[in-house]
Amino acid sequence: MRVYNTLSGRKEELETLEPNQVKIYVCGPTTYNYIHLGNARPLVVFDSLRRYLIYQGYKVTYIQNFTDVDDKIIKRSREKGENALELAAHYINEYFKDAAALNILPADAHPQVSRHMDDIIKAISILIAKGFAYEVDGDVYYRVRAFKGYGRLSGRSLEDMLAGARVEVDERKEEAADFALWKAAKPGEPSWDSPWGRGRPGWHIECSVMANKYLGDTIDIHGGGNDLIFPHHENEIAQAEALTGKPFVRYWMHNGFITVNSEKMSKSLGNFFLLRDVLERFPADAVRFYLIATHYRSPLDFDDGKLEEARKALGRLKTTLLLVNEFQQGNHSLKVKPEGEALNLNQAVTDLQQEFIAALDDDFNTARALGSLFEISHRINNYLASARPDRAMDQAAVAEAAAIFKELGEVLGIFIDRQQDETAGIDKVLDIIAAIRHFARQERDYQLADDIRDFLGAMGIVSEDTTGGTRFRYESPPKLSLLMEKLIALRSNFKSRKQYAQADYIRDSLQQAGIILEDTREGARWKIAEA
RNA sequence: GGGCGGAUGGCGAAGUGGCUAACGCUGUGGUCUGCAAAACCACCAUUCACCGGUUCGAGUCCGGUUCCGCCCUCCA
Repeated sequence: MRVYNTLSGRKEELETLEPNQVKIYVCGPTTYNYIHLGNARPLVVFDSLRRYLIYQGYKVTYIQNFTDVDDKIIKRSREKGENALELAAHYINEYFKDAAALNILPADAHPQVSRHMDDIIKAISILIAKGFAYEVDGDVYYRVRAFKGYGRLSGRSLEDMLAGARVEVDERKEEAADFALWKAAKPGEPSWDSPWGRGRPGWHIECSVMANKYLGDTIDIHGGGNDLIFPHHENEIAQAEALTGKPFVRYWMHNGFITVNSEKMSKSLGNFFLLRDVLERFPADAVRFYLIATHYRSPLDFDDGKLEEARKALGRLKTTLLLVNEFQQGNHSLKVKPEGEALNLNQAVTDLQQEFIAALDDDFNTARALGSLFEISHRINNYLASARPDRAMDQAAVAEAAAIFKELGEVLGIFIDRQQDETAGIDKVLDIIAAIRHFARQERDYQLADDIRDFLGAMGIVSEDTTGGTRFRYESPPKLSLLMEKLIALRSNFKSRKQYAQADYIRDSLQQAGIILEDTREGARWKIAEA
C-alpha cells in the first residue's frame, strides 16, 4: 500500500516498523461541544483506513485522544457556569454516541489529557533538562530554535515564520515562535501541581506524550485534519523527537476540509453543522458514505443536496443487498461448480474486488474503490434479473458474489443496520397491509390499492409490486400507531361494506402478530399482547 | 507578503503519458408493470480553466496566465 506522506510531500510505500503491525494515532476532538461534520470526516476516514488495514491482515493498534483540558473548554465552562472538567467529560460521553451512529469502531484507547498529568509534567521536566524548554514565571516554553528541523512538516523555515508573524509577541518568550508547554494557572481555572507551580499543559504536549506512551517512541501513522499540520503536528514532532531522540512518526496523513459555500466549516466561523443535527435529517450510513465518496485529501463541499445524492447512491448499493436477500429467501445455496454465466459473474466480481483493493492501496482512494463496488452491485443485479431462485447454480453464484460485495462494504463501514427495536412488529403490520392491498388488486379495486400505497408513501414507505408480492422499503421505521390507525380505518371500511372476510382477516392476522384488536362502540382499539 | 493544494460533462467525482475520459446523481428512449416504483438494456464530455513547451503521443510532465481554497492565529 502507498500513502501520501505530508512530511515528504509524495506517496510512499507503507513500510511499518514491525511487519504486519500498524500503530496509528489520530488527533481527536477538543471536547467543548458536540462534534460537527468537520470533526466527523477524519473519524470516518481513519476508521475506514483502520478497517482496511485489518482487512489486509495487519494487526492495528489505534489510539485516539480527547483534549479535555483547554482554553476553549474553560471559556465555555465560564459561559455556562459549569466545572470545566465536568463539561469536557459530558461531551466525551456524547462523542461516543455520535461516533457509534457513524459506525466508528472504538479506539484501542482513548487517552485524555486530564488523566496523564504526571506523564506530561515528567516530559516537560526532561525537555527543560535537555535545554529544549525554559521556565518563565510559572510558564514553560519550548525553545523552537533548539530543535533543528523545526518547520519540516509544514514546509516553512523559522525565519519565514518570524517574518510573517501576525501574533502579538509575548516579551517574556525568547522568540516569538516559542510555544507554551505549561501555563501557570489563573484563578478559577482547572490546575495541577507542578515543579513550576500550579498550572495546566499547553495544547501540543499532550498528544506527543500520549502517543509515545501508548504506541512507543516511533509510531507508524499519525492522522488528523489539514489544519493541524501547523502548529499542532509541527510542535508534536519537536517535542517528541527532542524527548526521545528518535523519529516520531513514519507517515503523516492529513485529510482535507469540509467547506460550506466554499468556506471552511469551523466552530470559530460559526458555519458548522453539528453531526447530530445532520443525523436527524439523513441516515447515518448516507453521511458516512458521503464522507468517503471523495478522496480524503480533497476538500469536500457540504450541502443537503450532496447528502441527498449520497443517500440515493448508497440506496442503490443497499438495493442489491435487498434483492439478494429476497432471492435467497427460503433457499439455501449448495456447493455447485459454477459454469457459463455463473462463472462469468464470479470471475467479474473477483476482478472488481482486486480493483477495489488496488484503489485503496493507492493512497486510500475510497472514491475509486466505491466505483468498483457500484460495478459489483451492477453485475449482481444484472445476474439476478434472469436468475431463478430454484436453480442451485444461480444460488451458488449469487451467494459467492454477494459475500464479496458485503465484505467490501464492511471494509468501508457503509452497510449500517437500521434500528431493530419496534421493527419486527412494524414489518408484520406492513405484511398485513400488503395482503389487503394484494386482495384489493385481485378484486381490481385499484382505488383502494392506490389509496394504501399513497398512505404508505406519505409515511416515507415505498411499496413496490413484484410478481411474488409487495415489498416495502423505508429509511426510518414508521410509527406503529399510525400504521394501526390506517389498518383500523381500512377494517371499518370493510365492515361497513359487509366484507367480513377481509375484516376478520385483519383481526386474526394482527392477533398472530401479537396485536390484539377490540371493537368498542367508539371504534376499534388495539394493544400489544403481553408476552 | 510567505507556504501548500486545486480548476475534468447539467451536478458530484475518479483518472498512476498511450485501450472507446471510471463511478454516482440527474435526464432521455426501451423491457417489465393495472398504474407506479425498483431492477434490467441503451444513450448522455472529439473533451479535461487559458497560453506556450517537452514527446511519436499529455487531462496526466514542464513554464507562464487567470481564478479558487487552505495554512501562517484557536480549529478536524
